Amino acid sequence: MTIAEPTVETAGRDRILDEAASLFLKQGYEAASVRRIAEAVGMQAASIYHHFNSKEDLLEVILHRGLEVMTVAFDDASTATLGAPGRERLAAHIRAHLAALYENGPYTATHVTTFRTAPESVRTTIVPQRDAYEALWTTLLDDLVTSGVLTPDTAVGPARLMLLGGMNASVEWFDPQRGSLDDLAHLITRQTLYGLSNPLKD
Amino acid sequence: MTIAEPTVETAGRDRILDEAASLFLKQGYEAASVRRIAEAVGMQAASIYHHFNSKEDLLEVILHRGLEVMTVAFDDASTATLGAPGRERLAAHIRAHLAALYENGPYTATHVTTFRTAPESVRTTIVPQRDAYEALWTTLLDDLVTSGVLTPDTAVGPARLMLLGGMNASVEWFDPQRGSLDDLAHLITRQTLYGLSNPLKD
DNA sequence: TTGCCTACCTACCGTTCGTTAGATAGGCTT
DNA sequence: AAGCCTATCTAACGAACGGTAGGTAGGCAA
Repeated sequence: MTIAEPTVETAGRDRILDEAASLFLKQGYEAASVRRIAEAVGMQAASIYHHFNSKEDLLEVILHRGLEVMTVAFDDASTATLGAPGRERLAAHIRAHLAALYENGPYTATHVTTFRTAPESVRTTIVPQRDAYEALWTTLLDDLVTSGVLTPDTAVGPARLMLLGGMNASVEWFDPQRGSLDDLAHLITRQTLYGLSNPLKD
Repeated sequence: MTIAEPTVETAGRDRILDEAASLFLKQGYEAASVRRIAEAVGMQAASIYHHFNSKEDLLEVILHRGLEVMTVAFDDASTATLGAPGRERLAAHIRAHLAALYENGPYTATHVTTFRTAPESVRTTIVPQRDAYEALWTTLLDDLVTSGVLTPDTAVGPARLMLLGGMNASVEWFDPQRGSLDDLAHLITRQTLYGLSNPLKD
């Protein structure tokens, strides 16, 4: 995925997006004022409005980008594991979603933490794209059920929600500076597939 | 006046807490203004300050109560399953945590959605109590590992975070009006213990 | 009956909010 | 050199914010 190189004419805009996303992530959308965002960038609040029509607009672009990062990561994982065994494909997509959360800027993390309380007009705009991302996962899990990798009685809808919810919830406790993302991905993959139960004690 | 009412001196205060928690849950702490909370209760904004010292104070009481609801639910589940098989105990505690989220007012749900972005002073005050609740889960999971119900190589810390994270994440999609809480509890218990993998295809 | 206390009210404070208007400085195009 | 465009600035607007001061009505206790 190509997050645009800061070209001369977009550097200011991207700086604003970066700082705004970080502040939305840390403090929430309402608590992060336009003035504080501007201060983090190193400009005046009014200058933000040269690049964005409103604060809601700014949030919308950030949520959109977060979703784009996720989607690109998913598609990359799909092409990288074409024809691979089902469990490998699942592992790759879990790892890809976590990488979107922790390795490609604050956009995806901001998306998952901010979407629920975003202004309704923003949410409405984002929803279709969000549904599209969830549909990718539904298709993947459907495939895995059909090919017998997952139990035939898997309720794909709830399973998808729990898997994504579990991964997203990790933003509350996982620190990519201290923990290994591969370890986290492996842990989640393993727990999702096999659970915690002791197979020896049935 | 034949209807049993809350005591005179706490009715107003509890009404405020209920409405504030609901608004914090729906819109977030910053977005829910004192004036809107007061309007929902049916009083003037200034009257809130007869019952609470500040808006932060209000949030602190709500987060505290949310944690209390969880803790009581956990303890009830513990006493109800004393001596029961390990998997039953786990199931009961999962069901109890979900009941705290969905069946005992908006306090617990508000806690899990609001804590991360709460003002730092509030978070600092709440943290010890929060650690105590997590310690209850650590003890439970440790017991289950020791007694052989969970695999001996279970990493209890991450397992606890993922289980709680997964349950809490359900507030983003689970609607207790439409879905059965028992079904949800069963689903999470089953997926936590056994995963999604098809045991026939090994 | 007097006096106090609780639970609210009206009125208002200073601050911060998102946002707009208009100016300016520097670079690119012609 | 002239003109324009981009990115920023200063200054300010009205609205909403959290919070305070002081008043009042009604119940309860002496």
